[in-house]
Amino acid sequence: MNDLNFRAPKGTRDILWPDSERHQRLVDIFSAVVGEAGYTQVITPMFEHIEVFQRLGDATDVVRKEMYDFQDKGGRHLALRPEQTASVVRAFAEHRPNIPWKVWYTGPNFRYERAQKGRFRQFSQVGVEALGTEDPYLDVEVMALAWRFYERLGLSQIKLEVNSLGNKDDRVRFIDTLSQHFEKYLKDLSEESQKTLEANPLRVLDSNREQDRDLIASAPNMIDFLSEDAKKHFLLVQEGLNALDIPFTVNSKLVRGLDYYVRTAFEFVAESFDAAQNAVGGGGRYDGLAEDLGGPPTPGVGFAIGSDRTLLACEAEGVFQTSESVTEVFVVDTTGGLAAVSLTDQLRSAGFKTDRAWDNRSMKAQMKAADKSGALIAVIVGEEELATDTVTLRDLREFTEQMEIKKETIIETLRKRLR
RNA sequence: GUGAUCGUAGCUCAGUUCGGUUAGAGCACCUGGUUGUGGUCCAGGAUGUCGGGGGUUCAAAUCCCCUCGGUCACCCCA
Repeated sequence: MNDLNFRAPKGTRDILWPDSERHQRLVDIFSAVVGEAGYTQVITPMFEHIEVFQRLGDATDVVRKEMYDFQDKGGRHLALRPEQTASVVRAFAEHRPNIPWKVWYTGPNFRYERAQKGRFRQFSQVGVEALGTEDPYLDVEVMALAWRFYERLGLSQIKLEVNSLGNKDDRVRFIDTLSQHFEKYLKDLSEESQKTLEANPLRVLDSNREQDRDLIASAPNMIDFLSEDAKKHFLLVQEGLNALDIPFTVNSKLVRGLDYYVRTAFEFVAESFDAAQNAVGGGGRYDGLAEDLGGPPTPGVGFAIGSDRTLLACEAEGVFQTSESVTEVFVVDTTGGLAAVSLTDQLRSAGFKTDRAWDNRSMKAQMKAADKSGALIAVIVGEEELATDTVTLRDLREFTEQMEIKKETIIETLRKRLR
């Protein structure tokens, strides 16, 4: 086994082909889906002044205990981003682009946590943020984008849950009543939830513990605390989803881990995926955040989708698994290798995915390498071909006869065979 | 941060209960099966500080302690 210091750090991993290709294609598909809706890409730094993330809320574990923070040589207190919404909204506040500002992003985020299935210390997300309007149909657009994205990957066992957390005032009133409810039965609550209650009562609703189940079921319902305004917003969101035939369930217990959400909150759960971490995406509205980050009061809505988890869900459903061969043509050269040098270059320039064997190995070894490469056709150059200015083509996938052709006709011939 | 479980060749694993000859298998890899031809078959070959450190013992992959890492769950979240 390798020396400890030469292993990927705890909670991180190397992603090799073909997984690396799936990650890349996932981003390609995402960018296509959101591009069709007018979202442009924004690339923000992977680290920020720590204050940017602290605006996400002191009660959230993500900033309280999971952040990778450090001092740089200039004495600045920085942190690797644990998510990208804060960075994107910071960028909005800094540059004041025209609204509505509709953007998408991708890239790694960092959280200091214990790894488990679908959870890593460095994990990758794709997401969108749309700032500048309160229109409930924008909430619908955002949710629909995520939905269509899952569809395009081939996923069918994704469940959308939505809730409204109300306006800020509604939230305060609800949290008040909720706290009273739990405090009344404090001794029945699990020890962990008692602690959560102190820090952030809303989150008690998120507890998975058996012991808390009954108390959570009998807890007051957020829906009953919505102001007229928030109620109307929520209804229009649901109408919009219905109009698009996107199935969803209202889950009044759905609370998001990040404190900035108001009104719409939603989560995508992969039902195919038997792990505790089965939320593959989530988001909501964050109308106060731009102001908190030094911008003008601007409403916003967005989501983040976990790439790693989404790919795990794909695996569980058996979709999005294809990984095409990276080679079409394989050059075998038994004359020393120089012929292969120019031939591969020529074929690559003509647009064929071309590879070759190295180290001047035996014909047999080179043919084995050609087969393993997944190539469809081997182009063979031996002493004979070299002398007559020809090459031999051999089909590696069908048992057809091989043929010897003039070297200058090779591109034309390969086009006919492969295109 | 808490708990459970695991760590032997590149990969999947056997061997660990009751310590004892040069630590094994399959896959993958390399060479060959006559002098230029892959995918099947056959023959041969290379490969391990048995995660790391310490201890017990005549003797440790095997027992004990510490540590690092993986996996899963709690927590939290994507």
